[in-house]
Amino acid sequence: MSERIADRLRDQLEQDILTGTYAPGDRLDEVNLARRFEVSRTPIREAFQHLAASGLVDLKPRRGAFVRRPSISEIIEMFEVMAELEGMCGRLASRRMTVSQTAELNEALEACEAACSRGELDTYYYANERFHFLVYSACGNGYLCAQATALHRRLKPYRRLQLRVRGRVRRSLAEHRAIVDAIVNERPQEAEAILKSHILIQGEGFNDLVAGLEREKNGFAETG
Amino acid sequence: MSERIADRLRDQLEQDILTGTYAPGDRLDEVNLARRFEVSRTPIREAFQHLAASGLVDLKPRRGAFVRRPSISEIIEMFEVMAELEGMCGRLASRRMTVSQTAELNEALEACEAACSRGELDTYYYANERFHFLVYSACGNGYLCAQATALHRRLKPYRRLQLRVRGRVRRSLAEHRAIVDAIVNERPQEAEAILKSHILIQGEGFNDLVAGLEREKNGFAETG
DNA sequence: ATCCTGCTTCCTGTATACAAGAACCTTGAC
DNA sequence: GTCAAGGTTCTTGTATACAGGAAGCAGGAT
Repeated sequence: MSERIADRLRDQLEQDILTGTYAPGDRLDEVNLARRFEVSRTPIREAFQHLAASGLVDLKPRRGAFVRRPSISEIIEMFEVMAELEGMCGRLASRRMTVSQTAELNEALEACEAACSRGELDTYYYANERFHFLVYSACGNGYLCAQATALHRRLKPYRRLQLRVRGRVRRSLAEHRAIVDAIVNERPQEAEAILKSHILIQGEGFNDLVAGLEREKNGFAETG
Repeated sequence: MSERIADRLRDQLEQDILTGTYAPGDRLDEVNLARRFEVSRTPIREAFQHLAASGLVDLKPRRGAFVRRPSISEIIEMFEVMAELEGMCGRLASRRMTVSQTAELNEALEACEAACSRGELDTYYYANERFHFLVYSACGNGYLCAQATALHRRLKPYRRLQLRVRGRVRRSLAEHRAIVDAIVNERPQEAEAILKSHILIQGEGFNDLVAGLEREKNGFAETG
């Protein structure tokens, strides 16, 4: 309850940016936000610093805070790094995973399967997220886990688009099964390779993503 | 000249922490620093936020800012990630590097060789740094380049210790030659593998690093 | 003697005040 | 009518004021 105001604001603003309440390019007005949250500008500014650190806003000196609009190529670059980190997590996890973590991973996989068979896209989305976070934390490298988790969060809004692609969920699920198989049977190279391509969404999947992004961008432009 | 005070403070404090002026575990007193820099607490606190974001200080609520003392296992974890990122940079660079970047890399390699043959450790250190930064920027992925550069900077104080190990410079140089060879002759897998192990300093080199860290830690304790 | 408790003091977190720079509007000139 | 220059207003960056929690110390109880 004694949580700092600035921390609460950071979480709230992050949420608002990721969900699109504030669109890319928008300027975040300190005074307006201070009024809206009924606090002074000080914690608002502090929250801005955090958001800038995680790359969500651009802090232009004497100009203010602007919601960042990563270019498509930037997003692709981030996915490329995400693929490498995920692959690394999988490789390490297949060597270092504990018994209880294996059980959790299987549980998460089953949750994915259940959501898929029921056709519940949102449920699948969260089960999928849990699955990946489990792989991160199973890698046995706290720093890597933190980095992977942060980047995953950063890519959240774009990752969502992937699932809208026809047949993506079913293919994603099949890959999850292969990943678990490789990890629990200690085939690190294979776990790494599958996770990498799982993220990279090569071929047509990738183009679908780009197309989705363009559509999203236009949508933003209309509302903005 | 119209640089923000907070930015200047951040750079200064970062310098002071990395060079050991403030030792790990030290508490950074807002009021003292404000007096020392002849500014108010506001920009000091802003600088703290930045330092916390880059992992240099720990911001404990209602307690203050403390210089982080990464545990040895944390440092090892960071090196493990660094190795992966460097390997990725090399792999991508071997496919994407431009002609002018190749020339620059060869130049940097020659600078390393010159420094090594003259036995100038400090010169080698900087030539080595330039070499690695060139690989990062040659990877063609701006996000990756930024992440690798940031982590490299973060590991700077520990990386320095590696070079003190007997014979490390000569071996490092040989690896550099092999890296350039693999990159310019477009053997991405090889470039990745060599760079990875180049960072990981396997075997005895690794133990030497840990020993050096322990010595450094004790040194800090004595001065503090 | 040691530990607990309450007080005091100090420091952080937040609010507010102030100064300087940027944007915008108006007005005048071409 | 358009463009530029100057001033006005608004916003950010920094300083200061204030409030609440944390650490340290003293005094009493066991």
